Amino acid sequence: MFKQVDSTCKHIELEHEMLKFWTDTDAFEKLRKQNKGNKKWSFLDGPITANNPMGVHHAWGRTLKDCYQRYHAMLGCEQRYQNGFDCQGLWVEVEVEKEMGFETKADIERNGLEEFTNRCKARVEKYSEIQTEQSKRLGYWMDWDNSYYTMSDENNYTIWSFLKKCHNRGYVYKGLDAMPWCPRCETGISEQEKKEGYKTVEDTALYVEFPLVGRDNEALIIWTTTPWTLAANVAAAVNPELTYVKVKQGDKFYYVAEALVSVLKEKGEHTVIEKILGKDMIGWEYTGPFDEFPIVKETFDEVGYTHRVIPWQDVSDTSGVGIVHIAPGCGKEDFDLGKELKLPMLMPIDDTGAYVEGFGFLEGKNAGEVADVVMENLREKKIYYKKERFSHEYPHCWRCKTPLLFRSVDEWYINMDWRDEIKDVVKQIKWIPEWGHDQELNWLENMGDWMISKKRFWGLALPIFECECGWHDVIGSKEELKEKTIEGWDKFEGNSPHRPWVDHLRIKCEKCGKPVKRIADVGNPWLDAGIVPYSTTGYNTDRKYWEEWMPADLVLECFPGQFRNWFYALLSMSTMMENIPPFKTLLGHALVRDEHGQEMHKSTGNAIWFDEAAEKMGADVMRWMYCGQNPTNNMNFGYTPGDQVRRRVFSTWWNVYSFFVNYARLDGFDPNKEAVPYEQLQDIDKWLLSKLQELIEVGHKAMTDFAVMQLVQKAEEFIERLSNWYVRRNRRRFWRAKNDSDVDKLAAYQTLYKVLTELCKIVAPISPFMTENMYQNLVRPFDANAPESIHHCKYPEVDQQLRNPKLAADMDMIADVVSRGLSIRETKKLRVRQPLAKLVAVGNKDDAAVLEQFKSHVLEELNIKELETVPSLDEFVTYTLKPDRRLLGPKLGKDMKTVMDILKTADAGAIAAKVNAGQGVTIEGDGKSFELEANELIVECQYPDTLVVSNNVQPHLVLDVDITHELMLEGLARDLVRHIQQTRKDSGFEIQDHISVGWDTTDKNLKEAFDAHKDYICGETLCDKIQDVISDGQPVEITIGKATLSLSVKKI
RNA sequence: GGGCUCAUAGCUCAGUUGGCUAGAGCGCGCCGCUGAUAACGGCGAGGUCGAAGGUUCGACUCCUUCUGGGCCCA
Repeated sequence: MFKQVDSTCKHIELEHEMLKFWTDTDAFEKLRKQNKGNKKWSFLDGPITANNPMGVHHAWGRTLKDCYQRYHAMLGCEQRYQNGFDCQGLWVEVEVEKEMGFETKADIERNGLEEFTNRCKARVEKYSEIQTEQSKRLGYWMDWDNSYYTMSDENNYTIWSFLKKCHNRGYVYKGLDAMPWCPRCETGISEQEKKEGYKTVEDTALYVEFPLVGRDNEALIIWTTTPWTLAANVAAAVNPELTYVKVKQGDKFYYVAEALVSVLKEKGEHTVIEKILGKDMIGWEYTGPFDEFPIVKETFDEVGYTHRVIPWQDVSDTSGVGIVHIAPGCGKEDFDLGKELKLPMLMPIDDTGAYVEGFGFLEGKNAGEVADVVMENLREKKIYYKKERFSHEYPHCWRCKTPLLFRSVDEWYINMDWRDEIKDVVKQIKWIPEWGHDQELNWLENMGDWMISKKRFWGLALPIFECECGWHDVIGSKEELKEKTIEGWDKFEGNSPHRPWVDHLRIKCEKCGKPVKRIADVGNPWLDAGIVPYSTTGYNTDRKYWEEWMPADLVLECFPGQFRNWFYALLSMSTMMENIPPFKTLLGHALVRDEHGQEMHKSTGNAIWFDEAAEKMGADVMRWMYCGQNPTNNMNFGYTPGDQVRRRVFSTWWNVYSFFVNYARLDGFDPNKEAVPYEQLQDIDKWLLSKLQELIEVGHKAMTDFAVMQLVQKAEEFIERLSNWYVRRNRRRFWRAKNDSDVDKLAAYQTLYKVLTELCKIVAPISPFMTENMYQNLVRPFDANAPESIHHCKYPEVDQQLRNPKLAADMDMIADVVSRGLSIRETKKLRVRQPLAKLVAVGNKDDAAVLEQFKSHVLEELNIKELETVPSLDEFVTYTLKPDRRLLGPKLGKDMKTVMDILKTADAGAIAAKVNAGQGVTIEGDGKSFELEANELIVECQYPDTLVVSNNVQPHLVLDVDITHELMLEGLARDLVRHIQQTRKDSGFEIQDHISVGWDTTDKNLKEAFDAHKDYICGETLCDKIQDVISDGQPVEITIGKATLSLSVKKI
């Protein structure tokens, strides 16, 4: 016996019940056991950063991941179900710093790295647990006790083997990088962080003379807003295309951009002597502002360089003087330009922003505080020109607000000269959407060498040991490390390969023999995530297992950013390791926005928290939305669209389900009863079963193509048709009095039962909760052999026997006829309760047959007494003719226009008659003759307004709108039934309650209607006694048309 | 500057080999149906399919250029 079902679904309650059910029955474990040893399907999970609770944007990807895994489980595939957590990196450090109240890197070191590292680990543990619980709430079935953590020893050591392979090919090297630096926090700032800290500040800008060598009394003028960088000047840049001028002022000659010559004004009169293009100045040598510093001479002499004018396209004449002071050690652009032109580099400051040895009187002074002494010094040297106050946007430390300095620091890189190997691997992968392929190739084409070091604490310990003498080695495994260690193993043993423990180790320099320590840097966190196809599948410990599961069949992640992050790391690491793709298919999805398309932000108040969403709209609804979204486009997520999905999809579906269950209970329907033979089903049953097969086919195709969105769309249509056509049209079959020999009723039950159970299986991967709930009520009590959970079931297969495309097309036509019939009634303002005498359809023999076949549906839906099909209604209509361009275009080519002209003036009636009879026609004009087939012409009809409305679609409809007295009375009777039913409902009576009715009216027609249709009214409303007096109770006042009526309804 | 991507109704979006009058949901207005449905159905207003060229008998669709937005790189 089915359990009774509420008419509305309590989603949230239901979901918690199902979660408990799955836990209580070990549903996931049983699924794994059931599929063990079968064909494998390998999904590789991208690690989620375990640093905060999961957001609704994570839930999108996780839903899709779960959905495709569930589908493949229903195909019987064995899977790994391993979730991943990303653990190491600056974001965790920043949060832990906040927790501990630290402000600088130095605070961390003072307090001790060991505690810091342990706290980072603890934070990861905490949030990975929270995210696990959240994911379970989403319905995500994973092997949660076996998640991988990128901080694990195996993950870190497997990265070491990757770095070793790079080292063996000579790709690991130390280089310089220019980066924004906070001298107070003593740390580099990422570009992302830099963007957060821009402030408008006022600074001193200096104009400085650079005397030209070999040109007496001639000097360039340069302009700088960072006087501290002058000590590191290497070159002066001009734009080769710009015009510069040589200007006489006093007894000196200056060079500035023509457009900016006015900067000289305040220092007195000046005369332009000549004009010169920037490109003609290139190569001029000049005396630097601090050539007396030992480091300058030393650095330049080493490479045989002197200060000179260089070309740079980016120099503009909109500010400054059009000549730019270049210090490659002190600026990003300068650094890049220096690298391009192979300029030497002066690196003036240390971690704290103080000048290093070799910078003369500046040595030990802080870069942020030297503007005045620099100015004074330049003045003494007579190369100071002038200063001005200058307001500009300047980056500051996002944490402590200190102005940032730019400096060049040592970093470690992987030379990426082997990018072509990676590109070959990229080409072997299927990218969804396809442009991902081009995007990744473009990145690989343009990327620079991979900077793998980060001057922080919590992360991969880069296994690079560098000796003072210049020698370095890269360690590839724990074993190699142990073998090469000469000191400190006792302090390291038993710990994870993290700082501080790994910093105690020393190996022997193979060149000079000294003990060598590891570099202090930790690794780029994308190394951590990129290695997982190898580390999580035992590449170094169980090669056979690795071979079984890699490459993965699917990787599914959020697209933006990953082309240069995770995908890049995965691809390059796998190429280096084995020269194979790490996965076969990549599915990318976009970003989650709020329901209006705005980015979600805590500060704007439009952010939606996962936990709240799950408990408010329910995981099934969220999942349905995620699955229905085109993954290429950003998704507009919110409670309004969520409620729409709930109403349109789940509410409709649930109501069909509750309708079925509640009537099946009353009728004692037994699903195990022998099936009614197919031939004895009604056509509408066969139609629905055929529709079901189409849906199953779409299900397989959508899931196989990783395009679940297509299934969602079709399932929504299916549910709509199921409810608003099949159930609506068939409910009287279910209402009929119980009768065991009523085969037609049984057929209806069996059809609806089959459709409901199969539908559950088809969309179980999308909405696992509700489908499980229905399955437990529909299937389990009647089939002892049925799998315990719907998620243990096989995905339905198409039954070709049940497919019937003709029936589908016919039914579509019937639905369309009904729809257009309603449309006619609407334009004539004829309510549907008012019966009408006749509908005439104009159609061919096939149409007539179909209309006859489904006559009852048309009559009932349109409340029409008679349906007639005629071949033609020529006398009522005029015809116009149109060519079917799709067919005639290729046949006629340029003659198309001629034919169209001929058709405009041809005898449309005559041609239409032939065409409607399926005959071809010959038309002539413009001296040519054309043979046209019947199907190549489209006949359109214009109907007189008084009779008919129809959208020029076959079959045309003509509605007889004449209402006789009898029809009018019948219409009133239906109105009366309607009002009595409403009164019953308002009074809270049960469906099966019998009633007595009393009425009172002065309207003649209503009285007559009561008399003429007494039996009908009583039958429809379960009324046993009807009389024209208000007996008892409060009567209800009702208006029908212009008449009024008092009505009393009483339960018997 | 280079790569990718987007531009369709007031809003959010479909529109897959080029083909009849470009659709849906929401919102708005009107009307109707309903004893499974807290639903639903119908009608209406609202579109130079970002712009301009080209290919073609025919372009929302393909090509070129341009404009504007987004992401990435430089």
